[in-house]
Amino acid sequence: MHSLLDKKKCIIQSALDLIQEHGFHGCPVSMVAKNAGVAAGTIYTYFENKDSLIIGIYEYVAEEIKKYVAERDDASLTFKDRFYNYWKNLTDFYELNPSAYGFYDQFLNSPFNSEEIQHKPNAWLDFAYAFFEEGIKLGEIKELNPIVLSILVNTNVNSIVRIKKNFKKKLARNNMELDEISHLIWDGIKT
Amino acid sequence: MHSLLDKKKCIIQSALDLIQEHGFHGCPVSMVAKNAGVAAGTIYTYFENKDSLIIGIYEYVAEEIKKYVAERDDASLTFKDRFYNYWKNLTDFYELNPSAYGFYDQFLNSPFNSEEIQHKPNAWLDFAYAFFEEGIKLGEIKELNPIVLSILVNTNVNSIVRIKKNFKKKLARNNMELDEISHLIWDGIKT
DNA sequence: GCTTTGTGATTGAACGTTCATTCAGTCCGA
DNA sequence: TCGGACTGAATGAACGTTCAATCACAAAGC
Repeated sequence: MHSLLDKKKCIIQSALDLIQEHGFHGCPVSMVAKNAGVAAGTIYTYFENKDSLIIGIYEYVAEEIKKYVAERDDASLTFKDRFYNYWKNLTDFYELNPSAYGFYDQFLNSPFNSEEIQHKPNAWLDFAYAFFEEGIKLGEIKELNPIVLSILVNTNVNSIVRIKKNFKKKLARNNMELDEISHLIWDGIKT
Repeated sequence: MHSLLDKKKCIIQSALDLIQEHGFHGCPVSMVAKNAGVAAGTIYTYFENKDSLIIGIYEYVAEEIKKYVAERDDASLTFKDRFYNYWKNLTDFYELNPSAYGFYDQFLNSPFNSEEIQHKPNAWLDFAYAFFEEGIKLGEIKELNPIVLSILVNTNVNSIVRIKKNFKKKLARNNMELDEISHLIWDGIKT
């Protein structure tokens, strides 16, 4: 029971690292297996095929993001503070888990992210949706569609993390500019 | 001379359509060739290999976006109007050229978009950079790094186009919400 | 306590397919 | 007649997937 879940996680983690470095197609099943310390065939005990391995990773990552952000949310704060917290936690998560970030960012814009996947319930998106819906109910943010809001905010966090990653040296001194973006978005959505 | 360029364009266009529909790896060279009405080998007259075909497409798309947006810019307007124009034109371009959009969005987050590519001069990014730099010089937008500004704005346009595409039915009545985003960003960056 | 049997995970070589790339031969315009 | 573009069958490497064999271990039987 226990080691089975461990092994599945191990396979996912191994694929995650390879995909972040080489992209979906720079990571053959054989390499994932080697990296995870199992035989190629073993992967097919846990996943039907390579595609469902990738979907599995996506669901795993979404779950991890949600856990990280949700458990650091504090409903007793003002919604403004909760928003900044959300922003910071999401950023932190990506920076602590670069391979999760690399995977997620690629996945969202890939053809794996089919309509079917998009309309499946998803731990992280559901959380984000509920979060912004609450903000609206509390009367603290504008009555925009919560789906639009969550995509908007998540996209901007993503792109800031990407900027930090790609322009590390050039922007070292003025990361402040990037933090400005969160104020910009908050000012835009608050009532 | 003439038909050579035509053929190259034709190959690029053919690959563009296939990639948008099936992703980078759902488009074998043989299929690109068939779609373009040439033999597989011919592609290697114009591109060294498949990777450089993809880089070639990227450069082509960047050039097309720049052309579209640049030739509709009007320096005699207020910078605010120019900003809204920029926003609208970029959105229009993507909607008129869904396969360019599909390709570009995938490419940006793929491992093809290496550090090397990012630091190569690029018609579209250079234009966007110069555009926002001018806004700063005119004192109409905040003194943020123009690179950050252009990535920020382009990312948000991208994600709005994606929302429109994916949630066409659900949001049909209230596309207004999406237009709100441009005001939100403008209010955030203006001085 | 020891052996047998059953179950299901694990292995990795082998298979068949797909695909990028090559190249000998052909075509065509100058 | 020459030179470069073009063709598309051939090549061979890479890869996802399968499966017969092996292993680990627990339950059953003695």
